[in-house]
Formats: sequence, structure tokens, C-alpha cells
Amino acid sequence: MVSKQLLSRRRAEPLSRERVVETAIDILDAGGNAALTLRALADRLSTGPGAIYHHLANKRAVARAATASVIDAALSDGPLPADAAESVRELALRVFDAIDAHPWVGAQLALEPWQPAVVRLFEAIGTRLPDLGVPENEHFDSASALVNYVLGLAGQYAAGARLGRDESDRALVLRDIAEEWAHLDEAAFPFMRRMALHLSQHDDRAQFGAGIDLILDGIRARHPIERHRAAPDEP
Amino acid sequence: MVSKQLLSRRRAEPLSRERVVETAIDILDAGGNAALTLRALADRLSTGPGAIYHHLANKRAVARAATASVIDAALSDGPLPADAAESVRELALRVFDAIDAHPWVGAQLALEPWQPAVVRLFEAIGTRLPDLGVPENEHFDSASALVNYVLGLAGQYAAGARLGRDESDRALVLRDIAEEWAHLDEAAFPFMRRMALHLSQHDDRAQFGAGIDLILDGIRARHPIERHRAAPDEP
DNA sequence: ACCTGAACACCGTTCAAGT
DNA sequence: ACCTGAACACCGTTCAAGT
Repeated sequence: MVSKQLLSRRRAEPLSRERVVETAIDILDAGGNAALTLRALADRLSTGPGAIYHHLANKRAVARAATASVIDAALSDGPLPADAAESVRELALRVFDAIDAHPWVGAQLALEPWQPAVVRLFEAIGTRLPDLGVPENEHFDSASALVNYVLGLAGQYAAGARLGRDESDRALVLRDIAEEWAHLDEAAFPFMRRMALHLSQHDDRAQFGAGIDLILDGIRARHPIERHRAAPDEP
Repeated sequence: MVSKQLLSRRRAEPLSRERVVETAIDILDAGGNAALTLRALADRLSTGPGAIYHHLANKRAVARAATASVIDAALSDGPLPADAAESVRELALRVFDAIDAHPWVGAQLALEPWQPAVVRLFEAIGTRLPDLGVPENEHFDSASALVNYVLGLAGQYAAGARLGRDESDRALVLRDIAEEWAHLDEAAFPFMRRMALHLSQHDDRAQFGAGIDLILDGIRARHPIERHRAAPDEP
């Protein structure tokens, strides 16, 4: 609940890009992607939906800015380890935790290429590659592999987390998915059936980290000699 | 253009799940995700929007089934190489090519976990892991890494391809993205600026393959000894 | 310049009425 | 059982009118 005092203070402030984005994040956190409508946003800002267009181009721009804000905060959440591989792992896990806390971010990230949040992630990971011994002509491919893995799991995990929160939505989508499954020949999916047995002791975050480690192992295997050291002071 | 004869033949057939899904794919291929509305679908099927609900649960189910249909066709498009690593690479590239041909598939894949298309991809990749020397307790993590990488790039590439097709959409979104970029401090993105120089000689498909190879290298590095041979007949 | 909110042109979904 | 299409309850976006 927001106090009347806060409401009136807020109302006294002029509308701004920052206030629109902040409020959008509040709405998205509370109700997920479906809850973000320009009408809901305008109501919370005590104005009409048209007012928002004076500060952001359209609804997509609002969602993009909200996503960038969350990812930016996550990526710059404190100092990183000195070791480059551990830094990359830490950055990826910060994104994972941000999506865990704000599931709507996963869907936003997966949907639009080169949006600011993706660019920031690319930059944060890319700058650590020289210290992993990756030659410059492979920087783009290596960064792309890491970033796209993060975004892929982001989308899938976010969708799963979304299902976990909103009970009514969960029931609906699970029923739909179950209906689709009925069209599959179950005998044709021996691997999935084996995996289903492991699902109870399954930890999404650990699995996410394992995937990052796999890609880092691939990078290490390809550049075994010329790895740079990030150790602070060797003579 | 569809001939009147074809139209009347189609109209004569009863509505069915298959016809709805086929028609949805046609609409999606022609106009992308934005073009798929239940009204457009009903028009093409010469019926009302309500009729569709007799064959699929809702619009999401239509999109899910269309996605599964495209991915299923791609994954089963001819025999696979005997070598497990080459099979995994080939499967991933088939998905990439399917998304290249049907950009809307990328967005659909990235959005919903455990939908039939994702399950099929999981199954196709997972069954090749034993021949890569991956022990069973690592199957889930390894398959997850490969699948999520594919889905991540799928989403980003599909969005880019979508921009490349629909000219009006392209101009609009690029303007929006450019506006967001204006809020970034360009000096803070040295890595992205270096990557931009390589962008002209950039090949999305090759980069996608490079990422798969990186993950496969990671798997190989972790299981160097006990790799199984897929060679057909050794004594 | 910024805000307001009615109006416009759509959506997905439901459901009474038909066959 | 299947289909029809009007009706319902919404959307994002625009824009004349206000301050």
C-alpha cells in the first residue's frame, strides 16, 4: 500500500522517463508481463495513457528500458573476482539471479536483439575474454556463445518461473502444454523420460552454472597455452 | 494467390486441427508473429474465429503447434552423420536454418519452456550424448547447455531476421533501439565498438556453428578418455 | 512543452443461436 | 458435434483540447 502522502508527493513531481520506468518495474514485478499495460501504468502515475508517449516512444521502449535497468543493476552489483573465468561465471549468475527475482526480464531479453540490456551483458563478458587467452579474432564468437547461452536459459527459466508464481496462469498453461503432449508418441522420447526421473533433485541455478562451465571449458581447451594470468602481483 | 478452385476444395473439407495449424504457418511465414490473429486465421479458413476453439485450446496452442510442426520437420530432415558430435552440430544447424526460413519460430521457441518443439530438440540432442562419452549423471546438464544455447541464439537471430524482412517494422524498431542507445555512454563500451568493426564480415550461421563447437569442445575436454566410437564395424 | 482522456482501430475469447 | 458471428472486455496508439 502506498500512503496518500507518497501519492501526492509523487503526483507533485513532474512525469519523467525515470518515473515511468520505475513504475513499470513495480507493475512487472507485481504481475508479470501481462500486467504491464499503458493504462495500468498511467493509472499508477495518476495521468492518462497519452502522457507516457511524451517520455518514451511506445510500450516496447518502456519494457526495454525496464529490462536495461534491472540488468544494469545486476551486472554492476559489486566488484568481480580477479580471475577472468570466475568473473564470467559470476556475471552470468548475476543475470540468472536477476531473472529469478524479476521473471519478466527473461522474456524481454530473449525477444529483442541488441537491446541495451543485451549490449551491456555482451560488453561485460567480452572485456574478460583477453584474460581467458582468447585471441581477438575469436572474441566475437566466444562472447556470442556465452551471451546466447545466458539468454536462452533466461527465456526458458523465466517462463518456468512465471508459471511458478502466478497460480491461475500456471494451471492454464500447464493444461495447454499437457494437451500438446498428448499428441506426442511417448515411446519416442526415451531420453526425456530418463531426464524426468532426475527432475526432483534438479537445481536450475546449478544447471545454469554447469552450462557456463562447459563453455568456459571449451574456451580453455582451445587456448591451453597462452592463457593470461589475472593474479595481481607476480614479479 | 490461391485459386478459387483450391479455396472451394479447402472449404469443402471439414475444419481440423491440421488445417488450422497449416494455415497458421502460412500466415506466420507471410507476415510474421504480428500477422497471426484468430480473425485472420478464421478468414483464411472461411469461418468465424470461434470455430478454431473447437480444435485448439487457444491462440497460444495454435502458435505452439505451428512451432512444433516446423521444428519436427527440420529435425527429421534426412539421416544424420554417424559421428555423435557431427550429429549434434547438424541438428543445431537444422534448427538454425528452420528459423532462418521461418523467423517467427525463434520468438516462439524462446518464450515457452517444455513446449513440444523444445522437447523434441532436447530428445534429439540428448540421445547422442552417450556416444560423446558423457556419463549419464551429466546428460541433463549437457543437453540443457546445448539446447539453451540454440534457443538463445534462435531468439536473437530470429528477431534480427524479422527486422530484416518487414521493412516498415525494421525502420520503427531500429529508430526505437537507436533512441535507447543514446542513453548509453559510448565510451563505456570499448568491446562493442571493436566488435562493430567485424560486423561487416560477420556470418550469423558460422558464428552459430562456432558456439556449438565451443560447447562440444567443452564436453570433449571433460571426457577425453571414455569417448565411445560411432564407427560402424570395428572387431 | 506537457498533460489529459476520449476516440479509433484493433485484439482474444465467449456464447447463444443455428445446422 | 461442429460451426457461426455478434458481443464482451479489453488492448496500444493518436490527437484535439486544454494548462
